[in-house]
Amino acid sequence: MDNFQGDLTDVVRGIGGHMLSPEISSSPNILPLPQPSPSDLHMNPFGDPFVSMTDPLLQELNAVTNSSHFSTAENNANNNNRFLVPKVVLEDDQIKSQCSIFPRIRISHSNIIHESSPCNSPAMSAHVLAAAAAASPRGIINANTNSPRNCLLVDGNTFSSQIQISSPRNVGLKRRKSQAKKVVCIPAPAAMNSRSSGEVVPSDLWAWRKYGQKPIKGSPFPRGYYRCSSSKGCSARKQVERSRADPSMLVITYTSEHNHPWPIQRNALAGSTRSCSSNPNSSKSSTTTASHNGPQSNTHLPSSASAVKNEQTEEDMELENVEDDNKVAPYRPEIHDQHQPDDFFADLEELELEGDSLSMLLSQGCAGDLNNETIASDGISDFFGWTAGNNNKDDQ
DNA sequence: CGACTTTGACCCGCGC
DNA sequence: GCGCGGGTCAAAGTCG
Repeated sequence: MDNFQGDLTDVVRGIGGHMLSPEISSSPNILPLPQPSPSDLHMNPFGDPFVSMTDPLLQELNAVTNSSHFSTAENNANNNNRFLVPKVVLEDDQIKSQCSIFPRIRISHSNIIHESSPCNSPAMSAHVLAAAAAASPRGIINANTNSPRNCLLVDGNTFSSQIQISSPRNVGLKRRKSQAKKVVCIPAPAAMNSRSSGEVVPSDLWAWRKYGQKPIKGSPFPRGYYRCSSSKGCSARKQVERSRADPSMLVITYTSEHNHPWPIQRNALAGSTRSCSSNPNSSKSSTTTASHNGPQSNTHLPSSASAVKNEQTEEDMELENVEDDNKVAPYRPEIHDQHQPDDFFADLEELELEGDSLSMLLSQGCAGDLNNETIASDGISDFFGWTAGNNNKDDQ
């Protein structure tokens, strides 16, 4: 059995001790999760992964679930959109948690997390949302923002709106049935991220290497197959495809577990430097890894506000002038990876101010029905670090 | 040179 | 057992 590391499965695991109900724990699709230790829950997200194997996202989520700013809410089972009350509700397992960082997260009885108010930590909130969604017994997270200010902008990308994560049990995947899977549906910034194949490839903190692509019956969009390249022996995989129901949505399916610690430094990841050529439209440029793993990259979250803002300005301009040409809001390792979370948050706030217009442009409603099986997230796309096509656009 | 993407072929699970 | 469709492999080519 693989070591539990990373991705949404990690999220589940990390939260598992707090959130997973017996029902979930016993699910054949979800591996039993060890109870996280207190140190795991509170360590620096970028602390020594060997000290704590907990995924930073999980830690954030754990922080959320333990924060005093949240309290159990009632009557939320049917709310699909906004919750103005800064509380987190985990009804299925009667978990009452609080978070000072993500005062708007809510997990409903149906396992839907709603986000409706400005968050001090956009990026991390998205992390948390995703994590929470993954951890949610039925795996649904829905984070909505109805205000431009709620559009979280990170590194030129919108980080807002809706997140839905489905649990493995709802996934239609039949093969490799013994594998735990998590499905995430996020808005695909097609105009920004489309590759030559039309595929949009989000990235996360792990390094991923594409090993295949297949046309999927019934869908005009191909499915890309990625495996973790952070460690040779890692069995973690993910599939990326556009939703056939809503091409603007990107469906990411995470499979298996990382068997290695959460990468501290991006440049330590295998093969992460393949980034786009000077031509942002280059079909060769790509993906998840590349975006994070520039030569200078470290793994830390973004915090260089000025740099980000500059980038955003460029992005904004480009967005206005270019559509559907493989443009991608680049993940900028030099920006994302150099700073401490605190700085990151502060910078993000600045970022938000400057990024409102872009956020408006980029934010997409995922309001469409996702059958409670997928995750819709504007913001998470940023979190995952959209990279396809132009992750190194700044190289131009 | 190493790591990446692309892509056709092969493998495997499932339904008929 | 066969066919379909999804998932993986691996060679070839690209890029920094």
